[in-house]
Amino acid sequence: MSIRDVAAAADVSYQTVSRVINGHPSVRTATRERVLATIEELGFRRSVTAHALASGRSRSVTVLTANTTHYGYATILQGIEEAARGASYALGIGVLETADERSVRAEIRRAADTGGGLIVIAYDPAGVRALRAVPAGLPVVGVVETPASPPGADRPWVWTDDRAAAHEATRHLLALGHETVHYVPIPSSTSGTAPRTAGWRAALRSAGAPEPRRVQGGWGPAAGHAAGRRLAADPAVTAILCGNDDLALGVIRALHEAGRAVPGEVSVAGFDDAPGSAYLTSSLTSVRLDFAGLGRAAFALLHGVVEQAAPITPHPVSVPELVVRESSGPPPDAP
Amino acid sequence: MSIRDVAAAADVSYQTVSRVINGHPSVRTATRERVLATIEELGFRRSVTAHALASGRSRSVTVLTANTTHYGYATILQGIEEAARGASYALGIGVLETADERSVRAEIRRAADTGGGLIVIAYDPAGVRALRAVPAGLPVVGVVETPASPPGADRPWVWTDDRAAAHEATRHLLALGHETVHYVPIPSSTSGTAPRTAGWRAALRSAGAPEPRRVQGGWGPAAGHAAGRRLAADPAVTAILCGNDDLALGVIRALHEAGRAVPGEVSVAGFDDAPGSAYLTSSLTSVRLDFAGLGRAAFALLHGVVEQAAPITPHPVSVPELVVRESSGPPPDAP
DNA sequence: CTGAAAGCGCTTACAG
DNA sequence: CTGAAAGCGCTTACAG
Repeated sequence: MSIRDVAAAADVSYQTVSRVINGHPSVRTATRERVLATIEELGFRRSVTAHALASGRSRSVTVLTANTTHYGYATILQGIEEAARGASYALGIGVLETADERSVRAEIRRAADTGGGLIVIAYDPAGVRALRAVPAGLPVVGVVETPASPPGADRPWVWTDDRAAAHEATRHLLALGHETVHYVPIPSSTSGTAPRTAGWRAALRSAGAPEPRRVQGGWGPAAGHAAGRRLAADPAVTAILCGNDDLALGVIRALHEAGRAVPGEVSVAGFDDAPGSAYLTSSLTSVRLDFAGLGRAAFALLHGVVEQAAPITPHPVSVPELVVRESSGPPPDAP
Repeated sequence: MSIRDVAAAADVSYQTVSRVINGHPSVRTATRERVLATIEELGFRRSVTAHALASGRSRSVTVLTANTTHYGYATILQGIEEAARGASYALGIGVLETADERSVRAEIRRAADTGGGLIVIAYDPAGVRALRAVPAGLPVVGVVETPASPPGADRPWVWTDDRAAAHEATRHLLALGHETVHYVPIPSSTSGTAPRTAGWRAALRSAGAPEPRRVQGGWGPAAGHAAGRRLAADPAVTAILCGNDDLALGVIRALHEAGRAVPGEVSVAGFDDAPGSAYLTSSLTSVRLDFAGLGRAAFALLHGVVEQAAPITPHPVSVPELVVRESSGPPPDAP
């Protein structure tokens, strides 16, 4: 069924039907209502394909991401979907399987083929590379780590201030009396210093705490476990900050296996406040980041870019909040 | 840039370009190569929109699901994405916010508007309702719980045998010497008996174990925690099977708070084998389900339906595997 | 093996 | 306020 069928049934030309479904003002009220009634009656739905081809606009957004299952990524996706659905935008997903330049470009092409806007999650090398490689002219929004310097208005980016969050978590542990805080990082997205690392380091420095040797990190509990084993072997370690809650899970497990009590002997704090973290034994002190809000903000920004409505300002979306639970406490030798 | 530009540059008609990009056989090799070279040189990409409009086919699939972040859902999604990308299909997502009939139908319409196939994850009332409400003629594949009876060939469904999995997990606990096994269910998707519940019950029955009173379940750790508190209060409880690992997390936490040791006093087993489960303290005995494989199978089936190639047979995708870890052991009074 | 015509279902100026 | 024409970039028969 096409607008011609509707036109015939409503006894108008198909252009008038087009005007009605596009909310064009210059249609007599009586005509509009007749057409609307006919559309309802016939169950007509405009072909999004034909609309996209004829108009050159597509009301769709594709998310480019290296991962769809990790808590942060999945929740950003959820926020984007929510906002997209609210705006009647179709949502597509393209996964960046590797950070390889060729395959990243291939994924961008595939995403661009859909004709809609792009949201790139740039938390890892693949995402960072993708965000850089998007050709000019394509509407794109980046979900990024805290930038080192404020990005220009030509960079529609959103982020949560994870540098400040790492700073706060580190300060929390130091304030409990720990001499210093070890850090198990998530993989850095670029060659520079990751914001979480930077925040942790800054907090140590301003407290005059010595900066411990770097630890090898990762994304999941297995990496946390490996890091935890090494840290557990060092009796001087009394406080560990982890780049995410999955790492913290593995670290706590390793400490437990080594017979070191949490938080009695070692305090642990995570990052993200994943849904399970409050139910771990011991429940995990963590920094809550509003990933869903971040996703919604990313879509809102893209929507602004595409419809050229609002002026675009890159901005942090929310202030992360430290949630103190059982896993952090004073060091063993505290008074 | 269109096929006309390519045609002009290659000095052929645009129909010939169309033939070349569609792999039509009747093109002279020399012509084909010239056109291909021109396409490469100009960086031409066929408009998917125009292709879809003209051909009526769209090489895309939309996943309809009530959730995108829970481990099972997210991993199925990941499997579908992988397979779709491999087949050069675009992947869309539509979330069923409520199980309300009106909004479910609205989501189906939105998904159908894209012109591609549908995969519906029917693990919950919203998904089940959506799968039922898809109008005939639309290519659709269902990812379902183990069906009570084998579905007909007109129902392209995939599933893992979670009934057998629940049976096996229950038998494992009984074999350790427990008198019976309590079950904390995930919400059932329909009014009938859920397959996990059925498998658990069948195992109890065939072992002659008494069936305990039903426990209120849910999806997340909070629900597990609530259920766990109630179960912890009953000293007769020595073994608990949970409908997923998140529930188990909450249950273990509640047992811990009540001072009941796992597995010393109470054994706990989960379902899904989520990535963190092996790193919990105690590490969780769980049933591993191949959700990614399920997603890939769902896409393969849809691909078959859309291209009308393979004959469609609904089928279970893989055999779940029980992973025994620390959280399950003999009951306290065992010899 | 290759070209000319019609059409997919819309939108976008252009008339009136 | 409403209609007739051209076009978006392809595909699908139909000729030759």
